[in-house]
Amino acid sequence: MNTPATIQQRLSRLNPRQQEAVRYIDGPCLVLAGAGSGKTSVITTKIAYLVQACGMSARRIAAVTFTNKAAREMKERVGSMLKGKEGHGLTVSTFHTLGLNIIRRELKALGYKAGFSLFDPEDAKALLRDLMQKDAQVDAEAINSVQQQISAWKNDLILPGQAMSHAADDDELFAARVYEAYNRHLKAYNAVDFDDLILLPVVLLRDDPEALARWRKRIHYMLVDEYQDTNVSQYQLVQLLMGERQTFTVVGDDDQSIYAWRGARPENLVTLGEDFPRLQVVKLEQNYRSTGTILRAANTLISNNPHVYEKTLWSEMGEGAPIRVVVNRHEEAEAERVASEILTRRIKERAEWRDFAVLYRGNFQARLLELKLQHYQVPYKLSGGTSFFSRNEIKDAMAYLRLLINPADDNAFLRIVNVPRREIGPGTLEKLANYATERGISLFAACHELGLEQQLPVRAVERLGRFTHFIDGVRRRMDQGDAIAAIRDMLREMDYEAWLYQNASAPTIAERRMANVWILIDQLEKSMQADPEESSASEETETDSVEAAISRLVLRDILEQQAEEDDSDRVQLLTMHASKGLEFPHVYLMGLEEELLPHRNAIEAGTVEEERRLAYVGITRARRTLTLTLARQRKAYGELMDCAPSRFLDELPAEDLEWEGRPDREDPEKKQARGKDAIAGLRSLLG
DNA sequence: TTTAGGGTTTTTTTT
DNA sequence: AAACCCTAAA
Repeated sequence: MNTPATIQQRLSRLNPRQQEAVRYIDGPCLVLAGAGSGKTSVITTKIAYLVQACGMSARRIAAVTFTNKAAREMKERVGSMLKGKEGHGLTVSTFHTLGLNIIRRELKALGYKAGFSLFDPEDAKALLRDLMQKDAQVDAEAINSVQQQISAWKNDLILPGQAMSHAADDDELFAARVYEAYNRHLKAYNAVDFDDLILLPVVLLRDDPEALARWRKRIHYMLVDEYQDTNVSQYQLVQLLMGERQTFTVVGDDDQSIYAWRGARPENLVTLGEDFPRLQVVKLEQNYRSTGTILRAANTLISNNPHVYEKTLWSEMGEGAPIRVVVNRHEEAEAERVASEILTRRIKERAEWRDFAVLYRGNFQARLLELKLQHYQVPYKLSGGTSFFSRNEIKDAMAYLRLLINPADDNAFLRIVNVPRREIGPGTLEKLANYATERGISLFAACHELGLEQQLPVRAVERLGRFTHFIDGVRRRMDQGDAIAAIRDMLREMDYEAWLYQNASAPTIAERRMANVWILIDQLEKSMQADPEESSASEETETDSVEAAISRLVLRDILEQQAEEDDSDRVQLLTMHASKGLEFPHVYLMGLEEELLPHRNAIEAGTVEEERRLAYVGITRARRTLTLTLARQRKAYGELMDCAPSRFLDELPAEDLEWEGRPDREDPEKKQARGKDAIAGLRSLLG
């Protein structure tokens, strides 16, 4: 079977709008894709089309998604369409990973040295704390707000100079000064932060014509998923890379824009038409996912928001069951209800665990539910929460790795210099830091300096010396032999395991943590062996594969959540944010209450529209049935609060809702009495 | 330098 | 209610 035939077959399975979106390749293309309208099919088919029907090399194509999970899935789907070498060199990644790769290849042009580090938000905060301490008042709140401000600036492509000249008030000016110092220090540490992964490539491509030419030569066609979530910097990156060619496809849905709070600019959808007059706009309005009832609810809800591009989703999936609204006495009853119902419905509907998903606004809402699911022995998968890379043991291990490949990584140094205990406390470190700053060298280097003995007691110098000697020894062994073995030996020698046992509340927890560390090292080993095509594309001779592997692993693991190859059959627990792009036969939406689903802060900030879109995203995840739950009372900050039903419930078509325990109108006295009963009931329940 | 205890704050969402 | 931070004592 020759390839054009296959791609023709694939095309013929798409509807006319989808085909149009795939076939239009000569200029900029915007696909307005409603929820469940098969946008992923369009993107993946288009990639296959570009390669198989248009003869474009996969190397020249970059597809960008929003989450690593989406990137993985897309890669998989494209992989099954392309045969053999066809897909070789194709880039499917998040914006951040794409940026990381650009930085890695352009280190010299950017003025960075090999083995640079990526600061996660925690590292960045530590640095900010340091910088701000020099000036006056520093509480955690001030640091947070400056960190947010800097991140917002970076997302908006505003550099320190501009931030300073445009500062509206003293606070902003202060933040701008910190921003400038922060960037300077990052550079000195040979480090970049999350937002730099986009910002640095943009600045580079904007200011360096040669680098720009290199990348325009490399990437000829771009596809961007979830375009409504792009921020200013990300949009710039796309614009710069595509240049005059204007060959790109972006797919988005303004109704699913739920990340404005972190700099996303849904209006990029509109701007696009102004920036690219040739823009071809294709609307996808047929939904292949949900029942008519569910879709009608979603449409009705979202019609309360203003729209630039009007669209109405329709479906041929049949009416389906009504939407149930279950009112519970309190949050515990709500969790209990959801857990027990999934237990019985699995049998009744002959469904599998994985067919059920429970969505909620905040991660904390999963706590109670977890308890109940455990009680009924329902297997579940909690996503979000603490990811693999943010676990302390992994961060410790990674800090050791970072320090091994980059002794100037002060953050890594600070993290593990006293882990496990080496009797090196804040006092010693402060003096060491002073000395290092004075001399303009790294903390690690400072430990080797003789002048240190004037600043510190002999005992402290000895302890530091013991530590650096230990690290130097490991490095020597890595250089001259089996690097992985040297790392494993290091972990055993310092008895990291004992430290874990000492710190864990239960032995099983320590065991698990140690296992995580070994998994990390295994991944490192694998990464060294595999050494995929990525490096072959770069000209640099990566002779030192250990260093390369470590930096790959360290960088990647900060970016990527553990690849949970989770095909196991479990109920999915997710925030509504995390649920975007996914679908499930049976969906529960929990906590449909004022102050929770339109979140309190959102109500205050006047961003209820985004909350409505969030609810819209939640609703449109459901294929067959949708259950909304709420509680009349909920504990917040250790206090029992009365909750009102979410305004969004009033915005759904009443005839499609089936209420259970609807709070009907009643006189205030009765209501009060019932309130007291509920409190009494809750007290006895909670002990 | 470590630890225990008291006092405070916390819940939005995440690459 | 639980996590977190800071301070004061060992």
